[in-house]
Amino acid sequence: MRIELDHIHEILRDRICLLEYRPGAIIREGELALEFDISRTPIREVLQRLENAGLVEIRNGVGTIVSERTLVEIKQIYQIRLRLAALIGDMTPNTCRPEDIATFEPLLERAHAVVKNFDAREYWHIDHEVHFAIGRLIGNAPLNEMWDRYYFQIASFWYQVIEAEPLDVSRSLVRELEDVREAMIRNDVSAVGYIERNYISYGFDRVLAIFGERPDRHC
Amino acid sequence: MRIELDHIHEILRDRICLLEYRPGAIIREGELALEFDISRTPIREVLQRLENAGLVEIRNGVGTIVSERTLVEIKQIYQIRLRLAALIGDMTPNTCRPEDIATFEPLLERAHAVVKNFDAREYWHIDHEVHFAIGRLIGNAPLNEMWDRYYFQIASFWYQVIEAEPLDVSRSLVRELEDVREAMIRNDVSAVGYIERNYISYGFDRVLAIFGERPDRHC
DNA sequence: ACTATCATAGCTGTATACACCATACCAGTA
DNA sequence: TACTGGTATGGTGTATACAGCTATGATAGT
Repeated sequence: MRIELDHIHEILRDRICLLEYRPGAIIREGELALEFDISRTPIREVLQRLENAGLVEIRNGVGTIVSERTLVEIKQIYQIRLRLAALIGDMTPNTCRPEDIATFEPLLERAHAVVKNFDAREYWHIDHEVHFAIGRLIGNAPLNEMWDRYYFQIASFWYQVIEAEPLDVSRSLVRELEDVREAMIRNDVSAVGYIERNYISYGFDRVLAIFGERPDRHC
Repeated sequence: MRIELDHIHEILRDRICLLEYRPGAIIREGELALEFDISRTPIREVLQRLENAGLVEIRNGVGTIVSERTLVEIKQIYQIRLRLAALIGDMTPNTCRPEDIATFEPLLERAHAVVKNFDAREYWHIDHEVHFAIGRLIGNAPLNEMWDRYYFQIASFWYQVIEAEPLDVSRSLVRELEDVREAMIRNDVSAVGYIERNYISYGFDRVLAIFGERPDRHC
């Protein structure tokens, strides 16, 4: 069964996010070519895209290595994400259409289910969809690109936090969904941006608490 | 004579910036392979990188097409660049080392020469070096990436302005260099960021005056 | 005269063989 | 024993043949 390149890209990206490929792990082109029943050439194209996205590093004669990030780099990405979120409302936002808002109902139900019965993978998929739903509100194309880029760069790191504190994190997701939905109903995209800013800040604190020294005030 | 891929990437990028490849023009892999005495495979890798950078679009069965941007897209990029510039000082800036400052002296001389004897290509190279010199002050890696990305996405558009109003633009470059140098001597990276913001704003106005409707107040 | 269809040329996309590079292991030596 | 150098192995990088896609122009039908 042949699948197209974009799909393979998504699959590998999610594997990195979900820590199926751990930072430092080596991915071999040949193995992937075998797995997806395709030659190495298109596999290489996908891996190069992942490299441009900052998720892996291709090393001649060695293989494709999943990026490892220092705490300093993680901090820098968080700091940028905080700023980007605050810009969402300013940069010619799209209006919140009813179908945009409607996507939140099922997500909220699923998030509640995750609180009761924690499932990291399910949490993850909900988080993805929230991310993309908010991306649809961003009318400024470059801002949207960056919003995506740094979300995925930080994803695998955040996933470790999920596993460490599942209950807190999933409760927080429910609140985030409720807050965002409410703001969207009022068609207040700026509010959505600031809500996101605050939840990113929350995530930043969590990361620092687990991996960093002291959770001093950032930004 | 073989040259490495990064170099080919730079060459093609500059050709796009300098309008040697005009927006909408078609680049053929085979021709480039012939020109650089290399097979199509590595050429394809370079073109894919340019596509990820948003400078070209690869279309199956047709070729690689230099991106054409609408005025709306150009505006969006300028709006983002304005915001990014303002962030330079906030995001853990590097200190201005003497050798950083020293790079400005020869640039200033060259800029003065361009005012007297206009040369679009020379203007362009100076602008490049100023851009990278400022990038070296940005301590935040993601911010630096975006700083680069959107500089190049807008470059070919800006080049048209250079050709339209060479004297004004090159005088402005001299002032920009003087202002930035002064701020760097004071080790005030925030000031450098805001100076850049203002010159980007100046460029934005120029673009709107030539291509847009009315130069209304942005941001 | 105009339209729709099809053949064709020329491009990109893919498969594959081979060259090159990095690493680990092992033998030889001080 | 510690260290150096050669070599085997297994990976990525490149060249190339071929498959598949797209735009174009010729041609036949209306």
